[in-house]
Amino acid sequence: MLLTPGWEANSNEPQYAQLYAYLKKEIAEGKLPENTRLPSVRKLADLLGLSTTPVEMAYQQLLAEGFITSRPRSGYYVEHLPEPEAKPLASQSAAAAVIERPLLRDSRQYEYDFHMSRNDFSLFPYVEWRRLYNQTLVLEQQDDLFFGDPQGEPGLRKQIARYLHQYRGVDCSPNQVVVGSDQFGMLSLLSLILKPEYPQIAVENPGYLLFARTFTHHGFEVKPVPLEYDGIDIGELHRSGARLAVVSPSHQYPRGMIMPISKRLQLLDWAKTVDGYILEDDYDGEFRYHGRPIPSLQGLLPKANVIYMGSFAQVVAPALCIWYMVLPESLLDRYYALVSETLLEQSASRLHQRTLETFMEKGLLEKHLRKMRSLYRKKHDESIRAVHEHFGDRAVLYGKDAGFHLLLRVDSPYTEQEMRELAIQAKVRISPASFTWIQPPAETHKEFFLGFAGIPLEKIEPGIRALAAAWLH
Amino acid sequence: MLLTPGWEANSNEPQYAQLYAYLKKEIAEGKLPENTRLPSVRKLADLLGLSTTPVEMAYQQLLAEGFITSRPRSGYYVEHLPEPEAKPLASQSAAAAVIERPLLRDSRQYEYDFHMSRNDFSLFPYVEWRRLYNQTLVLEQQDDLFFGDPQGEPGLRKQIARYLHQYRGVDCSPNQVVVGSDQFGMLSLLSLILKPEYPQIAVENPGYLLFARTFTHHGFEVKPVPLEYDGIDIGELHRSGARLAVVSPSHQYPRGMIMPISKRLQLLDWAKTVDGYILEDDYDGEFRYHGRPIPSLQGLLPKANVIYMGSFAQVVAPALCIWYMVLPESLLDRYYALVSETLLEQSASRLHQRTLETFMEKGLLEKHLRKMRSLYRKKHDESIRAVHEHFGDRAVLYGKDAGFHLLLRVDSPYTEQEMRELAIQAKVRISPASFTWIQPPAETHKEFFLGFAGIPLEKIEPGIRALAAAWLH
DNA sequence: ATGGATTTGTCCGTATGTATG
DNA sequence: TCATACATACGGACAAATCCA
Repeated sequence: MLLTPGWEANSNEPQYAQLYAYLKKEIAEGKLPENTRLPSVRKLADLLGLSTTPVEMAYQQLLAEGFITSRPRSGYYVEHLPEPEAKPLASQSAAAAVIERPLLRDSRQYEYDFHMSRNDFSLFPYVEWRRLYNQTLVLEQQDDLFFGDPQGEPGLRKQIARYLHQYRGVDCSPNQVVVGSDQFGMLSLLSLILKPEYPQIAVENPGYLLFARTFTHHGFEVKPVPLEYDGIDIGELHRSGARLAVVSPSHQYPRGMIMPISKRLQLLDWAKTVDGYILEDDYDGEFRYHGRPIPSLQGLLPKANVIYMGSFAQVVAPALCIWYMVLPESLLDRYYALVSETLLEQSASRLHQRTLETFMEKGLLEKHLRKMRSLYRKKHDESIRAVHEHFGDRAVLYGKDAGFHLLLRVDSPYTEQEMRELAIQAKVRISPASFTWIQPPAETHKEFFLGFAGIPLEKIEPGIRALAAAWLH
Repeated sequence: MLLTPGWEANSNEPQYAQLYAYLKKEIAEGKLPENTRLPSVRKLADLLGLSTTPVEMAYQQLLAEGFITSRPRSGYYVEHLPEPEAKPLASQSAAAAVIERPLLRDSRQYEYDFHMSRNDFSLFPYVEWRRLYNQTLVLEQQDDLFFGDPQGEPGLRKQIARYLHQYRGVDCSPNQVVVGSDQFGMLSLLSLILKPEYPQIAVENPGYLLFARTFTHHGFEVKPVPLEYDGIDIGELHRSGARLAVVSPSHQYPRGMIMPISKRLQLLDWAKTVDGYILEDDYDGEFRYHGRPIPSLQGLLPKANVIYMGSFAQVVAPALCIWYMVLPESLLDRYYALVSETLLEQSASRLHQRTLETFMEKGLLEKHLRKMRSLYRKKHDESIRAVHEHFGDRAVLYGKDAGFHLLLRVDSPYTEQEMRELAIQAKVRISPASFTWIQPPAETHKEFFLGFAGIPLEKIEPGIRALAAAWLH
């Protein structure tokens, strides 16, 4: 059996490995049937002109994987394999059939990119961040390479609590802050905590689809609640029967309205009444361009039934993958129970957490935030100016003075689909807002997201001019 | 009303902010009731000895937050606030009641730390990693700061596919590889994909509790299936009725057995028969100390119904937070559907992904892995030697030759609880294995995890000597 | 049936070429 | 450049199983 030529030739592979592979194949293909006794180590070594070691190593490996058994001082015997000939073992070099993944990101080349959630990284503090990261990753602090606090680094949570208090009026202690790497993960956590007691959740319609979709997938019954001019319809919210609600009070997505204080109090009152919770989505709360930031809903009343959620994606960079939420004290017990039951580990890199902590501690975040706000304000103002100049009274803008996009309602003779194609022809990247409806109304307007954060300042005016030329007639 | 003294004194706060805060407080406390007309901008500015600008800014801010409304050419009027006196607004400096979190990590000081899943970072390639990270984070590659591919960076996925093929015998293309930041997140993803069709899941008993617990929380019915001497009981698996199973074939957790090839084939056959999936947990597959690594179950047969899961936590460091799984092609459609429906973003830092990609590309991972394997082998061998020396025939070791821990079964006159306390008194950190039972059997042995990876080599022998002295009599 | 010779798995010390630092 | 470490391969030693006169 073993004198098959050719297996000794390629000498870059060690002998024992070649012998192992050969025997494995013979057994798998049934050429060496069950209970066959293999030649003894010495015999085979002699036969092959080798020492016993490589033969022994090959046998040991087959033994570890269960192809053969050893009866000491008797011999090695082939094990029983179920249905050997029906199932050839996979060749190591089998070429996997290539399945093409669907196109998830639009990678076409545009001259003017008004995509709604792009960032401008020209002002990113590269030097400082590299320096702080390098200071974090040193031999003397080996522990930072290990698993950290599942809730997030204590020092970072302290900084976040301080920052949120100062910039967003959030009222919390560091042990209410939970750090994570992404929104999906945090929502999964929340789902596991809340689902048993709160199987329904109300969302704004129109609103950020991620919430509706993610909670649906987690088994919640999602109740779309219509917006009024000043935010979610509290009456409808009561009638929905839900005891959970996701809202974006500081700058509603997508329509950009600020929820007035009276409605905020009604909303908090609703949560108390139904003994439920509000999930406050504060994705762009720091970015308000005229006047001070709108303080968060969370800090409006003490012990409010609010879960506050935010991230450093916009303030620093998405690639850090650091998100946070602030849990009300009434949910902490359930959170800790989940952590210990599921052996949950922190998902945001400890190195980045520690780097960010120092970054904040040294006041660099405030400094960077000021620069970014100023840059985005310029782009915001220029966008509005350019729309007025080129669209005149053929367009209305919603959601001004904050965030990273404007909502542009256009009076155009074309359909939305036609407008999309015309924009592409004009090399302008811009998304319609129609997809933000969970339940579309009978009549929709032609509305588009004009994202101004990612596009260079000097391209705003020509981009909008190109859009107006394409759409108006 | 406005001549309240004291509000002008502290001049580090801008005037408009002071005015805004003062008016907000007055309104919230009901001292300025609904529909009260505020003084006009000019009047108030005169009264306070200010220009109109700060007054107007304060009014604009109150307006934006909905405390007041503007009637053009008439004046600003206080809005209706529900139940004002019943709910005082939260003081900005309210001291939140401090809820103590439960002690999740044992932080006592031990002389000998045999905790099962610690790492040794003395050989971490600090210099190389810093260098590669710094090369990744540069102005010229701004895009790396933005959101990346939700599935993981294509370059990294390519490297992972290559690496898994070479080191673990995994047979896949890069588009079957899904990157994530943590195990919980990946399991959440899988749960959403699989739960509708596969509401039950079988787990090894004893086994890694994380799986049982996490899937239970995600609404699965978890079926514990007993182990045989060579791995999960296939007959019981059939009888469980489940069509999903989590197994660790290369090095079972916690008992360390290697699933032999015949059982592997039976297991794959089971998956085909019930048209289900095996989740292969390969948490330490790279670390085999004598002989070659055991190839993965995933690559044993072409197109096997196996989801393979691994991470860089052990090979590089947990703090990177980079995990991966390899999906069978039959699940790719469902995965992509979920990604686009829930607007899923990648949770592992793009900067770390890119750094790791280069790290692998340059062959540094292989190099580092060799070093780590060698280091851990020394500790592994020394642990076995020391146990033989100090325990003699009073202890048996399971799960040798691989991974990061040994299972130590001790013949001791003490109960498990007494042994735990004796270990602590001897300044030894060691965990019992009893908690790995999902359903504990009638009779359990006194078994402990002897984690050897994290403890310094020279502390192994004295640590085990101390243990033997404490436990034996 | 038996005792000695042989065969066998297993263990161990050593040598060599290559890669590493 | 040189010293070291490592994977691989070699040959021998031991004791138990097997075989045979």
